[in-house]
Amino acid sequence: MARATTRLAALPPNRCRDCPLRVLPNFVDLAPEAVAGLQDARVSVRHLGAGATLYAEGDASSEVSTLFDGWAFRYKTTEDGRRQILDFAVPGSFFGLAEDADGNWNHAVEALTPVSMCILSREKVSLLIRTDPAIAGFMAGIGRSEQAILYEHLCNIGQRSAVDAVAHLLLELRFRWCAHRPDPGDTIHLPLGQAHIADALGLSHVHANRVLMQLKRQGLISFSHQRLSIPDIAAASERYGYGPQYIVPRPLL
Amino acid sequence: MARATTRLAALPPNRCRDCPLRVLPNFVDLAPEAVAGLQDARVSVRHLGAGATLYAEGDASSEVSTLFDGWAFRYKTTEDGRRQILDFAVPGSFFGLAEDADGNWNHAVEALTPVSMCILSREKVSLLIRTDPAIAGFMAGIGRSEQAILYEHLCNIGQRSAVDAVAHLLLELRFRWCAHRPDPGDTIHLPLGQAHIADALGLSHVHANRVLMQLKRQGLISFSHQRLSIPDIAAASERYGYGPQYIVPRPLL
DNA sequence: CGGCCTGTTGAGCCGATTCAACAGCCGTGG
DNA sequence: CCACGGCTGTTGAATCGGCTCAACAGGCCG
Repeated sequence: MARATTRLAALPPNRCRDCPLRVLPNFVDLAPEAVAGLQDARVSVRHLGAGATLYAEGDASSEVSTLFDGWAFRYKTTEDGRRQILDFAVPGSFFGLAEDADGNWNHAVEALTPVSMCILSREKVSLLIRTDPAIAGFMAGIGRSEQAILYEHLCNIGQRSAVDAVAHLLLELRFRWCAHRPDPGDTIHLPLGQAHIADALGLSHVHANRVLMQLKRQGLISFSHQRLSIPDIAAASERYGYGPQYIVPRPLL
Repeated sequence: MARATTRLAALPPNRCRDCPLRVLPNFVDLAPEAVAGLQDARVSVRHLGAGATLYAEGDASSEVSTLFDGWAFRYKTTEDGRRQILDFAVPGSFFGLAEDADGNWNHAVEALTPVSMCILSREKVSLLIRTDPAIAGFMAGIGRSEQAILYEHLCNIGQRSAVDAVAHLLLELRFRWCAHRPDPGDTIHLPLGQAHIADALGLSHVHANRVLMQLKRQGLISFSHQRLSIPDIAAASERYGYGPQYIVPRPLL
């Protein structure tokens, strides 16, 4: 299923302490000693093409990892084969707090672009959690920041109209993506298809298309050919009732 | 809004190490030294009636707490005044990993029955997280177990039909409630109204009613007058595609 | 007794779905 | 080189699940 890598994802440095993500403002940073512990737990770097499965539902859970570059998404498949996208992952996202009762992955992760990941030994990270309060506290903080986003997704799917929900999702993704780079202006590259938006919000892909057309007609948000354009973010947030307060600075493992 | 307390919730013991929850099988337990640290962070016990607001959205976040007895639920209110129930809380549930960008509560919590809570100093717990890996690891574990439940709720709302979603929710609540007591037989007391089910699943309360009637007619699950009856859990799980693997033993703070 | 809250039922409507056809793009293979 | 199939996106038509509005029943409390 993994297509050939057309564009290479950036490679992380060999030493965690040189990680360029670590200095970005939306990440809470880790004490140098804790970074050294992490470095020790680090196993390898992995590079996968767009469409690749990073983790499958039910996989044995022998490693954890951090997304260094690229986009991915988490999803679950229901009994009848439908797909619910749970969240989108951006650089800095952590994969590993997701074991079910049998110790396996409770959801799957798939790459949207070529990605590079820093792989860590689950065993060593578990040990760090038990011995290094900085690391353990980070895990808690990661859980907390992801939870806030999940809460918002629940509101999106449960309570909002399809138009508002799509607008919220696109605004959220813009905020989260731009949190770790200088303001890129009106338009960003957002490597999703309409089917991803549909599956994230519980809509049919046909209806997701109609909603996107409607948003474009309303003039505040347009998304096509993987280009998300929001010329006036304040106006769009106002119009669709969006507020980004729930996005908190995340610990970067 | 808080009605008078008609039935008293049970009171926790003065010493955390004597906590009767701590010995129940679905809780991961804490080392005695860590329990001693918790004891030190403990401020008081609070007792509230059914309908009381434990925490309001936007409240300053100066304490954290554990639900010792009773039922409660977490919710968010959307811009247009609708309510999304995020999760239900049972004894052992933790309140406190929910700060928004301003450090305030990002959701509200309301009691369904009389409740008693063990209140802890946020400051002291934060310190414990930074110094005691056992406590910090517990926080991470709490986040992880709650996240698994949220994932399932997303699937419920996003992908499943109303009938399946209600069935899943009721089965989940039965599993979670019965995880910490001896098997109570076919019928349990579930202190929800139909409006709670509706708001948890993004349904109108009229439709929630019709779905409950339909479930009763199908003969496997019935819920009325706060009595949930599932005579044959295996058959109901099979019929509605439910599996409880995502419910993992939770750390009890 | 009357008010209020929860639950129940009917009627009509609307948002979203399904099914279907088609257009454009891209990569593959003849 | 063009022909083809596959994938994503677009649009129309018909259908349906769930919503809104509305009326009413029962229980509980003042």
